[in-house]
Amino acid sequence: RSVLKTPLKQAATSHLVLTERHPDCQPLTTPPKPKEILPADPWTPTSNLKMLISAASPEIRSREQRRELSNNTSEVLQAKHCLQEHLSGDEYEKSQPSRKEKSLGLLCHKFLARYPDYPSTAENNYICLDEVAEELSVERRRIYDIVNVLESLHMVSRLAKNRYAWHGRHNLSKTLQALKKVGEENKYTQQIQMIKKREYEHEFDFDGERRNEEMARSFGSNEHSEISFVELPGMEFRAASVNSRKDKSLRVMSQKFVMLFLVSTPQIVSLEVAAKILIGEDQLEDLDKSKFKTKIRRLYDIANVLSSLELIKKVHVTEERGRKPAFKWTGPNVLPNIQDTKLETTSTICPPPISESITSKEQCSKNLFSSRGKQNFTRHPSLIKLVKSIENDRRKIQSAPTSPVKISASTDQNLSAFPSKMAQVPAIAKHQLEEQSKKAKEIKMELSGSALECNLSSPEVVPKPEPPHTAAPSQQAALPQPLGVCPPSHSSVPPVILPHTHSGVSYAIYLHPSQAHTVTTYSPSFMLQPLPYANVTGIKSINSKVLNKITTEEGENQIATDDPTKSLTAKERPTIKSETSSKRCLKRSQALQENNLIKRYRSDEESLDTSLTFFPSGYLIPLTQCTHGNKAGFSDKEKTGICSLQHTTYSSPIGVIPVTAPELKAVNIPAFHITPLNIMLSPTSIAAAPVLSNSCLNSSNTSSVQNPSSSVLNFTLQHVGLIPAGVQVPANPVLQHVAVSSQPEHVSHSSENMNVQEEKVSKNILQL
DNA sequence: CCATCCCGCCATTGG
DNA sequence: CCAATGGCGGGATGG
Repeated sequence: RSVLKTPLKQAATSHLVLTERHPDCQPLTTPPKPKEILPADPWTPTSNLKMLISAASPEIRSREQRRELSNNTSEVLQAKHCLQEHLSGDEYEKSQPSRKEKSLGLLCHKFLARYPDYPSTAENNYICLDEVAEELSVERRRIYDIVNVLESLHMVSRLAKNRYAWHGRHNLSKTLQALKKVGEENKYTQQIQMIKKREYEHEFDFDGERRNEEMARSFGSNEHSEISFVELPGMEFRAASVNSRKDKSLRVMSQKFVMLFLVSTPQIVSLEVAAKILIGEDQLEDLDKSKFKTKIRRLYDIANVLSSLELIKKVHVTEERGRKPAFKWTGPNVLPNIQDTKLETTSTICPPPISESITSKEQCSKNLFSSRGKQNFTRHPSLIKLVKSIENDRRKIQSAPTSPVKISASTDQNLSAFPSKMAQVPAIAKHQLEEQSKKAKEIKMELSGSALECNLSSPEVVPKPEPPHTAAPSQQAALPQPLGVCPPSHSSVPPVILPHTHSGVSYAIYLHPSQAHTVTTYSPSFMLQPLPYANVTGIKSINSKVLNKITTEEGENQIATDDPTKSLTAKERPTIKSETSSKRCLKRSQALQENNLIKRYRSDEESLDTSLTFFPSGYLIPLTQCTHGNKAGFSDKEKTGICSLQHTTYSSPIGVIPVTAPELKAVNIPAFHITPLNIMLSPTSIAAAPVLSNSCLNSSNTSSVQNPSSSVLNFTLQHVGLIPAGVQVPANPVLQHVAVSSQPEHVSHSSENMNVQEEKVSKNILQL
């Protein structure tokens, strides 16, 4: 049967391709066509689709265009070549499909091309796997791969047997927020750190093995509760039937993978690290060759899909040891979900937001205090997790660790979910931006170079050669710097992260019992953790830049030097020069008023004092929480958390407590966050809020998505004059501008407050 | 040689 | 019980 199938398939495929290709190829072969713009632009994988689907909405079309321009060209190029040859040869049996043409990435593009990024609720948005498989002429198995990762992002949800519902990117920002949160709670940052550290330790060889094991045992392995599947409030589990299979690896793996990006500062994750972490958070360090290999294979699958979604892109991390494949997050940066007013209508029990600022603030403080005083564990997710794990532990004690137990406990928190509307905008805009970036590469390069010099370190990615000793001192030194240096921009994200607990995103985590045993290790682990990390951090910051550089395949550059410290630069760098400039213009004009705010904000961030003043020790986390895995938060810690992922030790009233970044964020941020918010938000935001909500009656999601874009447009228009012409405008200038203005980075720079305001303003405008 | 990752066997699921 | 799902890893492929 396979025989039959194959031929058919090929025929179909080649068919399409050929038709398409002819035209494109010509240009390629012939210099004339390819303008400077897209030197390589060959036919894109999507091109076929485009044509076929051309009927689709403009949105889709534009997206396609963008895509075409920007990326994935490289992959396809090859394919093209093959085809070309064949063509010339004859119509014989044109090319054998060539592996590339069958790649999951391409397939995924095709798949995605069939549905709009932001489907309207009215549409049919149903996906029939059979049909899709057939239409795309692929085996079903492949479709599952795609759908699974899409499902992990809640871009689709299973309805029934052959049925899936398409949600597009509506839930994306919420999902990412939730994932980020979970990732933080799981101390992924630390785990990454650990692995890296271990890695370099190996270099010394000595008996790294032994030591590693110890380490692992002491804290690394402590990994506790395994994450199972993160769900969003709105869409828990559709078909009851579907539910059971909730925790399957690809889905979960995909989520975890994404979490790694969201949690790490450079937002670059190497395959190796990802695999290690994803593998066994339990039994690590048993270099199970085959297992590792398999994991990597899966990761490639996932990465392909994520790449198609333009959430990540492949890069290489170069260390002294050589280059390693890695992926860089190119998706929307997850903003800290701020309490947004209009919440999603989504199910959860979210208290109606009265005045956002006030409400959120109160909640935050309430949580903190209450938990402290009362042991209101329930509130804090991590606590819940702990409890769960313990329970599981008991249950499981006897069961063999390996045996997968089906019993999963789920934790559910009811929190309000917010759609950060703005968040979505950036996402949208981002893609657009990406395109531009290519052109600007060169420029970029220059920038990056300079930027590099400015910032020194790129801590994150690679561990430095230096032994721990150095680390200690360096770390301390490092700390201060990051704080000062680290600008709000990039790092702002973290802060934003804010109060998980009350944060809008609600999610449910299903724990895997098998991992329960880990609990035991828990306490010890946290005690130990701080020290090692600190070392790492310090070292890194110093040498990191030298040590690693990241390169894009195209050789774009080393865009990402990872360093938390110079978040600002880092941010800017990636963006294209033109973008930047335009962006700035926009900012200025748009945000004149905001400027003050921004400044303040920044100053706050930079100068601890401010923040400190606001919330001194008051925000310490209660012991209970500490138990969970971390310690108290402090005034400074915010910064720390923001600037450096690593952990540091802080002194608290209680004594010296080791803090992990994630924790800090959770704790501190709220406070931090809150203060500014109140001040800034109240006026405008509140007033505006009602209006907005009304407009969005139908579906918050939909509205949120669309509104922003349109608002952005308006904005753009207004500022068109301001925007520098440097940027090339392919098809529609407007869009581009929009992209620029709405850029995530931009958003991130500004304080949340600002964002909110902006949004509102824009919305108002839109509303007429 | 090695990084990727296609392919499809075959165990699970769920209906 | 059978079809739908989806682990998993051999081995092909392109650089």
